[in-house]
Amino acid sequence: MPKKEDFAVLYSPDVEEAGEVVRRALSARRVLLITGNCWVDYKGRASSKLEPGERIVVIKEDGSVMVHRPTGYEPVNWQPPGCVFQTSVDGDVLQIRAIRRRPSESVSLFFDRIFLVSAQSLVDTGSFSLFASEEDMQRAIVAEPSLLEPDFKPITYEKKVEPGFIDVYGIDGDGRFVVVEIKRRTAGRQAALQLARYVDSVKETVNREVRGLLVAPYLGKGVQRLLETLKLEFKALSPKRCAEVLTRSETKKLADFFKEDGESL
Amino acid sequence: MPKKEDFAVLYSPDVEEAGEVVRRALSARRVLLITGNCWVDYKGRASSKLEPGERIVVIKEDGSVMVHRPTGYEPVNWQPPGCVFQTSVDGDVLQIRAIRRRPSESVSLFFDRIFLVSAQSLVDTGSFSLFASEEDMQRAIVAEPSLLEPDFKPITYEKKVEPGFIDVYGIDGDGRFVVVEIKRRTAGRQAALQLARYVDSVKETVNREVRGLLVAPYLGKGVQRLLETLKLEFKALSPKRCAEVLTRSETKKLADFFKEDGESL
DNA sequence: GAGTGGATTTCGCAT
DNA sequence: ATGCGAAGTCCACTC
Repeated sequence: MPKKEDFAVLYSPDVEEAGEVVRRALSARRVLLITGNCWVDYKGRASSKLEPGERIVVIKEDGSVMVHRPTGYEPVNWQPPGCVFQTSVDGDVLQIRAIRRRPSESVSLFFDRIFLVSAQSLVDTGSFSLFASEEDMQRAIVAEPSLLEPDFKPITYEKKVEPGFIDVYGIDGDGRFVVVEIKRRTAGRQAALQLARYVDSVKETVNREVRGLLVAPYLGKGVQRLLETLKLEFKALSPKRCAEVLTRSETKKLADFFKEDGESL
Repeated sequence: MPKKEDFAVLYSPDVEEAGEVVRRALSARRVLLITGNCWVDYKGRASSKLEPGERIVVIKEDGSVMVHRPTGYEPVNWQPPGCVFQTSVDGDVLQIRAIRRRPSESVSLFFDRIFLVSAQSLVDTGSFSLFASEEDMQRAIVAEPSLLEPDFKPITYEKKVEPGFIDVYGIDGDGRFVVVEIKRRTAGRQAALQLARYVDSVKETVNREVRGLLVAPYLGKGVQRLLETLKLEFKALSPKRCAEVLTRSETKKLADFFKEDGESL
């Protein structure tokens, strides 16, 4: 339970009272929740104007700001972490200005009615883990190359070539180089074209056959034909499958570790 | 001021009480704010696990969900609009499950302590306008082609060619075709390569000289050289300048409108 | 419904 | 600092 001095809630305060809570919360780096009638001006990389309406404003202890309408996943206005704030009460209007440098931009919030204002100190040390990202797929392929084909041997990953980075680079059972491009969801034209550029780039530097292998759970509509045109290949592989392999692989590694059988990679 | 029955706030309720507020708010499609100690499981396109900590949860009337840690712009877990909810109290734990189809995924929230729960009906009809997006730049160039060069004449915009869409397509003072690629911020390699593909694509269909013009506020580090290699050109143009031009243009349009001098485009 | 590309993208990582 | 690509991206739009 939060201590009394760490916790403030007011309903239907006048803007003066709300302003005090806001000011104290900002200087004490507490999380602020405000609901009320507000309008917003933004100037910076672009400009925007939000006409009055009832919204939710969240200001976090790291100086990030979100203005949420009653619907929609995304905030209508926001500011990333690192803002400095100016708070003022002008007549019946509470103004909160959030400013950041680099890029230079500011969001100004104006409230004429406030339903709820709350300041809290939240303690959050819990860890967050995400499974089945593209990076997981990459790691799974390096850990278990047979996911792609029987005799595939990875050489490097994140190999730098002119247009960018090759996800995984290896050699197949017949000694041909293989450029692997990984997508964690349906692979579109762009993925195929990107892979084509990588393959071309590698072909210019080595004097050996180079295959391009697109790895993704599915192919987009016209992409099959595009792959044929570009002489590229496709291997279906889902992030989920990779996550399973990784789990087994990690488990195995752990087992190996405890057997003191520490072979690396 | 919201009516009494549209507004509920409890601090430090037990999970039973909180559960009731949550249940009622979800069925009445109200906006829910919850702060407390919680943990989260997500399964769907990927999987994630968030260990216990003190967080802010926002559930909107359209069935979107955001779980915010005390820092960071982005929610650590979320669900886009359209979820259906299951609420239950199991011992001392309040569980809220948000499920959506297509893609099939679910987020499960578990609370064992609740600091604040609030349900509100928010009315928000205010309009939102954004200025100087990439689309604005496109419109500005079409409205005022001299932004690019004196005798440029736009022919079409969003012209479909094989790799995608050409932002603006026109003809210059010497009768050469011009393919224009617009970026609202520093243009990188990818923009240059994309433009190159478009130019190639157009060259295959017309029997005339084709120029490629990259329009952006700045060029990325190696991009100047890449442009030279690819025989492409660059024109510096800021979103801000476009916004100004647009404003003038809109103003002019308005003036024209009132003069009943309705020339289109 | 799938495909495509933008975003005040944000975020993280590498140079 | 800048650059580059991923993201459970989300979102709007076209086909």
